Amino acid sequence: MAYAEVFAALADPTRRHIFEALRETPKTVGELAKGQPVSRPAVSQHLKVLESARLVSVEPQGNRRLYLVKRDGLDDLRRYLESFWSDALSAYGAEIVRRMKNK
Amino acid sequence: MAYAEVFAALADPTRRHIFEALRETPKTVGELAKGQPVSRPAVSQHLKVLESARLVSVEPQGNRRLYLVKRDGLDDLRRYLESFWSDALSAYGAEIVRRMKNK
DNA sequence: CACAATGGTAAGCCGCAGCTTACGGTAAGT
DNA sequence: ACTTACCGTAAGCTGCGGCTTACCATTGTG
Repeated sequence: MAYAEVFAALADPTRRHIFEALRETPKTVGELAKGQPVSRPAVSQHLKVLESARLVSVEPQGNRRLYLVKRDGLDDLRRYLESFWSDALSAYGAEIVRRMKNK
Repeated sequence: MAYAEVFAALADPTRRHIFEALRETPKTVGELAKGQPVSRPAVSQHLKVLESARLVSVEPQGNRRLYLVKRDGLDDLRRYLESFWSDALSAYGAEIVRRMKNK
């Protein structure tokens, strides 16, 4: 069920930009905000969403907070996509059986 | 860029339910609405979004309209996910070079 | 010890996404 | 022909998501 949060998190363009910027190298909030057309608090709020979706994590370093992508963050989503058609096929088979019984 | 629409389309829970219900077997709008906690027009609107995201397609059959999932609808999204880390690695390499030059 | 830098959070605004009801239009049944 | 079934679309409401400004806490710096 974790893919639901991932979908919601990555549905927003600004959030995707932040996420993509973050994959190059870990960055602080200020660095991220500089590359975005929105204010720093907005970036902060987006990072909160990304974090609760387990897509990024934080490493507080003294004054600053270094954000970095979680390597396995997209796994749930990937699994969802991969299981889609295999599940679909089995479901389709079950549907065939159901229809034959109804006949 | 098509993955953007796919993200937006599948971010909504109701829309995901419809999409998932549709993968078992093609269904009409009425059949879909019966399995959802929202009204039929709502389902119709959701289908419009799914269709413009190229996730489903329609087959008008006389009176009714049969909706079905497009097999390649998730390909763009899958490619996006797959390219994420390979792109990230190359970008990371470029970042290394950049930092060495600055040194 | 000031004071600047970094960033999280609260409050408030605003546009839009998702829903409903109402209506119209086309195809099927009788 | 009349009526019923199916479904798209318009209109309108409402809650919420994303943004900004303002404020505060913490940590480096002179």
